[in-house]
Amino acid sequence: MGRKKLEIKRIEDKSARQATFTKRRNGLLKKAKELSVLCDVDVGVIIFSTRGKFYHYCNTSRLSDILLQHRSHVENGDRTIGTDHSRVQNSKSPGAIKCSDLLDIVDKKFGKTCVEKQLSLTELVYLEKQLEAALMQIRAEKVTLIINTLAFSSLWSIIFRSFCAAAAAHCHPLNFCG
Amino acid sequence: MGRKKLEIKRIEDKSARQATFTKRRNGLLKKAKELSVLCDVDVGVIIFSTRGKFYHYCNTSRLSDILLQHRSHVENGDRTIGTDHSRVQNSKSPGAIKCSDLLDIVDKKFGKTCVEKQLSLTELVYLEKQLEAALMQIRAEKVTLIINTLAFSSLWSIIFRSFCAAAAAHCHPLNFCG
DNA sequence: AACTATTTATAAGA
DNA sequence: TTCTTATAAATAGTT
Repeated sequence: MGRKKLEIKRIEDKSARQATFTKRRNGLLKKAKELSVLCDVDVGVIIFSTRGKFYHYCNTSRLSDILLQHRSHVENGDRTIGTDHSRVQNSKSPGAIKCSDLLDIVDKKFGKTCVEKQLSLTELVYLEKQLEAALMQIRAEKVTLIINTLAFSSLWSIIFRSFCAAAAAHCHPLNFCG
Repeated sequence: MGRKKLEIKRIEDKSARQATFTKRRNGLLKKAKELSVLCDVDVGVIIFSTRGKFYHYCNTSRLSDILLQHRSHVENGDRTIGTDHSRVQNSKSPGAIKCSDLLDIVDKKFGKTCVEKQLSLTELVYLEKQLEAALMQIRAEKVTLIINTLAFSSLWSIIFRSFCAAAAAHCHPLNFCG
């Protein structure tokens, strides 16, 4: 769907790959949403970029509520867990630095000019703070991944329960579900 | 993308909804696969139809080595963790069921004949074992995600150390690395 | 971040 | 249902 037909294999050019990733990621998430709305079905999409950034769509609000709630919980150092998740998502607090932002900074500082360029004390302290913030975000993301995986394993328990329900019609349920 | 512009809201006509579901489901899974190949990222898609039928796509090949190693580690009650992962990968041991295999079985049992078909005790016990194996796999995957995330956070410590090394050339290192 | 030539997906119809 | 086709939508390469 573009100027030329694109062969479906890894795009070797880094910037082209990044551009395509952004476009197609948005496209995939949009299509997931449309499918769930049009056909009234449950859809979940998860995408991990190579930098470890995590994108997802999930139309079962329960799961995303838990995810967002937990993330804000970690970011704010506990206590007030509000229900207004959009506010948390859009906040521009100093601690809410994105990994991608940080990586851009690292790229700029340690890109091709790594050897020549000297860092000032101010720059170092600034970067140190950003690294600390990033570490917090990484830890929060780790917890998110764990929660996500637990949610997936509870998906299996849903399937398992449906087996049990089917079995209950013909066999003693305790044999399978007890 | 059709004869008319379609408003994104639940399609009320049942057969039209089913037709759209089939087309868009295939489209979404195709696009997920393309994204993962073109951009070399990990993508997962899960879809539950209203009938409870389950469709999915997931490219976890990069993690499969670690997963299989971990699983064999758990299965064999520890000790010899070989480095020949390909051997483990190709083994046909009873516990080495793939998620996709299991899902095929689930599809066959609970597809369109969900209501009519009765499951025998033997079938149920067999499926129960397979579900247990799948649960083990899911748990192993959880551990992998944790490991993966920890690896990512130690990546930051490497970056941080490289900052320190750069700083050491001009400033007292203890100010930044102590 | 926008643009636009093309390809791709798909809504409706056969 | 499966195939066809007109049209909408996505997006590759470009700026």
